[in-house]
Amino acid sequence: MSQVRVRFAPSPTGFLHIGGVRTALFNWLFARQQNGVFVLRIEDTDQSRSTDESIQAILEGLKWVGLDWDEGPFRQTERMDLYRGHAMQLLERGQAYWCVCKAEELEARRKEAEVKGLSPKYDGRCRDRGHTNQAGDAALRFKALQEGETVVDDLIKGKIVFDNNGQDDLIILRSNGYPTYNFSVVVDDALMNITHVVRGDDHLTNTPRQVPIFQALGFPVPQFGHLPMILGADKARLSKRHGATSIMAYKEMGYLPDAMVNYLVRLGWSHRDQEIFTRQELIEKFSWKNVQTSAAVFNPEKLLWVNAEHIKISPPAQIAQALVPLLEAAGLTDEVQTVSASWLAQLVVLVKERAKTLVEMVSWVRPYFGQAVTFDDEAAKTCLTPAIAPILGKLLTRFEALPAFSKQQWEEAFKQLVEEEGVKMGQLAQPVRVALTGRTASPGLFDLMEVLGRDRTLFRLRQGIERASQA
RNA sequence: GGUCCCAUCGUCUAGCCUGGCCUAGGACGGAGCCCUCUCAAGGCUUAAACACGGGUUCAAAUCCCGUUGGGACCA
Repeated sequence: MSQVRVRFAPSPTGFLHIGGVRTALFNWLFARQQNGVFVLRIEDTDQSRSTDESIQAILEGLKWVGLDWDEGPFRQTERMDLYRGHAMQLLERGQAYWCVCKAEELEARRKEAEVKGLSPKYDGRCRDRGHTNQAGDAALRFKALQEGETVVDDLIKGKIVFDNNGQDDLIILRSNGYPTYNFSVVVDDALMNITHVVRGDDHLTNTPRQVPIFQALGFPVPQFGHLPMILGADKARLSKRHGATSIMAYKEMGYLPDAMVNYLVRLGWSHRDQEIFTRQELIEKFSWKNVQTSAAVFNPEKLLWVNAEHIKISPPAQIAQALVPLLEAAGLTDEVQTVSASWLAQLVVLVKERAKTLVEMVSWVRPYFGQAVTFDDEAAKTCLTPAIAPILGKLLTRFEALPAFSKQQWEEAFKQLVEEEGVKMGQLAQPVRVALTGRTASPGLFDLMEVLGRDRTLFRLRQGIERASQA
């Protein structure tokens, strides 16, 4: 068995979108599982639409989701000679011919055929005329097979039979000397020794056009696999209209690469009832057999849930690391520098059950930086009342009497006071929570005291008492 | 128009190949309850689907044919 070689071949005509990432992902998973090679090829022959910024965006996106490639990126515009050379080979062997039909003529004949109820394909007028390209404005057409069948045994869809009779004599070199999509793809896939061509469903009908070209060129035909499309909530193909479709937009929104990968693979692939997978698990468990044949609707809510699950299972230190740039962007640059990595990881543990994204996590984590607390006015108003100030004072005294912070001891002291005062737990807990975090919602009181440390806990308690007395 | 693909809860899906274990399972989201110092998380319960019609068979979500509906490509 020869080594598996797969590729991802995007056109650089915009950012890297969700659908592209998923196509890349299936290829990458298969390559990693089979110890194969993942090739990145940029299909930039359409120069009017291709941009360097797009190429950068694609590379950036792939890097962010962690889909590393082994070869490339190759650019088709740097391989023009190869396409032309192979086109000439076909011409020499009589498997291609120059066509001098003009665009307007073709259009007219196509319309005529349509009116007569015939198929609008090229009528083969130049097929056996032996034209040359003297004027330099002829297009080169491939002599398509006219009888028999082209059978594609798709990795995902199974056996598909196409009647060669319906195939057109495709242009492989335009009159401007540029190769067409179907031709450059074949030459590249062949020359790069791609063993498995896995791409979107939209290329399924390109396959019977490409297979005869492989054969005419004398190359082995690779295996094909066609992935179902991703649709928006309206069941239309995913596009800009559906909001965030650039993969980098998800980075901005605080999604984890592992969560994106998990969600995107599960959208069209399954392993019984399992929902959450680590990257390594996906590599091990992936198989074409379990890839879905029908299109799937992209569901942001489930993605959010998957992200939350990954925040829970990822190593806290790793989350902390990913969080740092976001904290800096939120204006906490100085504060972040003064804390240790292990404290940051401890902080992540404190809030990771609550944050579904890193962006949410930033807001959860904010109150734990700095000495003083910033009160939410509404929270302070309802919880830090003059009536509670004396009890908070007693609590402060008892805490101060304890030399070092100990979760059990402080909790004991707290509960004892609650009992003595004859109040409910919540009646004291909420004011303390607001004093310590400035908000009414937070992790467990004693857990957050631990992260805050003795000094800051006492400091903020005093601050809270002050605020309560003034109210 | 031609060719091809697809069809299970609102959504992602299991089951389909190798018919019976399916009074169709799981997950997201929804509803309700529990837990609880708040918010989450978690636990439990619940509503919700085999597109339709024919066949084959003792038996069909599962096999076959057709219909309908979606989609892709070609232009």
